[in-house]
Amino acid sequence: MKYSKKTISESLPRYQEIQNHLKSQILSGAWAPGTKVPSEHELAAQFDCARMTVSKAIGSLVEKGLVVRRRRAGTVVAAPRSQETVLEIHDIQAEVQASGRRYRFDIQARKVGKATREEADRLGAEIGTPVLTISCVHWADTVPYALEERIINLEAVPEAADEMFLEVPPGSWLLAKIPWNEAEHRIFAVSADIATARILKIRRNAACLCIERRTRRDAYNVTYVRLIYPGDQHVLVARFQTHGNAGR
Amino acid sequence: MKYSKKTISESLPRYQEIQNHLKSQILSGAWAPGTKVPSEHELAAQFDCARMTVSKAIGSLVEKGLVVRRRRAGTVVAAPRSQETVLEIHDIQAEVQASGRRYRFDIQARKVGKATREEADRLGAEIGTPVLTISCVHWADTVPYALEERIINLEAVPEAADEMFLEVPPGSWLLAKIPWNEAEHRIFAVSADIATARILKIRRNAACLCIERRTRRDAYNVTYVRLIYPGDQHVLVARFQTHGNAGR
DNA sequence: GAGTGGTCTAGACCACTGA
DNA sequence: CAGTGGTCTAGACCACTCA
Repeated sequence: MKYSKKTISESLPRYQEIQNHLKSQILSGAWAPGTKVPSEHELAAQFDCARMTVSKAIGSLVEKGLVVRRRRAGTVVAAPRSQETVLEIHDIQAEVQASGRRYRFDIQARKVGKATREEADRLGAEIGTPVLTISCVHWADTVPYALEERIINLEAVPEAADEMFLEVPPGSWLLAKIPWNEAEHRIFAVSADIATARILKIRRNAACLCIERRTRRDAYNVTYVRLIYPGDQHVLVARFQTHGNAGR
Repeated sequence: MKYSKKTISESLPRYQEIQNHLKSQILSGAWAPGTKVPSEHELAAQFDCARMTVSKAIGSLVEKGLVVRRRRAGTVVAAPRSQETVLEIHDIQAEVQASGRRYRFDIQARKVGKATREEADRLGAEIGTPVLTISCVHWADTVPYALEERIINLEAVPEAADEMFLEVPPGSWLLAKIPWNEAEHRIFAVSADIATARILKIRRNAACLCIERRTRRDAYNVTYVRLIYPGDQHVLVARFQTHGNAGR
């Protein structure tokens, strides 16, 4: 049979139909974890299509962690495992503007120097590495939105030494400047110390959400940043669909 | 040319070679965001393979968010955008035991009733829905690790009404009982109120990390849980590789 | 209208592995 | 060693969209 798309009322691609069929069996619980999925040949016959179309459908399910493929053993339904969620950490400017408020930022301090022990530790570099340290407040209308403390590795981004960040905040500047390929976030709660409380205009010891991010490029640490959001007003949202992940 | 795998010293699939080539151009910055990627036909000619092989390579890059495909316009390098990270929310028991401490839990309160306005709101159900509310403390050795406040929708899980959670903590029990397929997390900082402080044995107003999770099954809200971790001792870690995401 | 990606076919050979 | 998935081909038709 030559390829001819079903033009009659059908719009979903063939491989998605197959995928949906398998998905519904799995998510409904009809196929418990460990159940063997029909072989690709069987499915191809069943859906009257080429095996490659089936393969594409299953390949996508593998990425979603719904099934596991093994040669000879066939494809089996995966066991739901750790609860993995996708967390989007947005650009602060976009975040503020998305909430309908005016964005402004404010460089409090900016210093080129050699990394102290603590700075080197945070950045993940040698003591004495040339660094640019920046302290910056992000505003939403007239309310402090977040306090940013950043360390930039000047060995990785030498041009940062001459950048004054008058127009573009350091985060956005860096993002546009150097493509990074790995980031690690640490999220926790802290009580505001006196200095932080003053800058963010909050009570001393008020609970703050703190996000630390270390950004790497090919195992080369580019920048460390610590964002402190005042009070309980900042909420990170993470969503997760389908179900747990088995392959990793 | 018939298909014949290069058996000589080659091991990488063809489509991955192509993918790696494109990836390196993008991640190195040689192809800036917005740069047009050669058309699939061109790449097929260049790599001497079928267009579908190229298509598979590019399809994978789309999922990684490195490129965007548009008909007629062609494929272009995506702009790194929101920083999406994968956050693993572990089972508390596993978390405690992984840190080498002994795990124990402790049901403080357990009540079957009809959802109050606030409970209905949190769970995302109608007022008056039959619910089981549970308050539970998780311990690591002799230190309070987290306070769990949970609301279970008894319409979704009627058998929970008879469960006393003597052996298995509510979270694990539910996970094993009902397959869920959607979860939403909210993460923020709170100051401990008096009751919380007493239970967790911390200072009043101490900063706590709060994780709220609403779990759904087919748009049916199954359970709401609020986990409060004392002080700044609990850290969520999220990692992210390759780079930002544009398509979504 | 022409060029792009989106999808599909009906085969094929290969590598791996469980029976 | 036989069956499974992994990969690939050399076409094809379609839908979309930009020039």
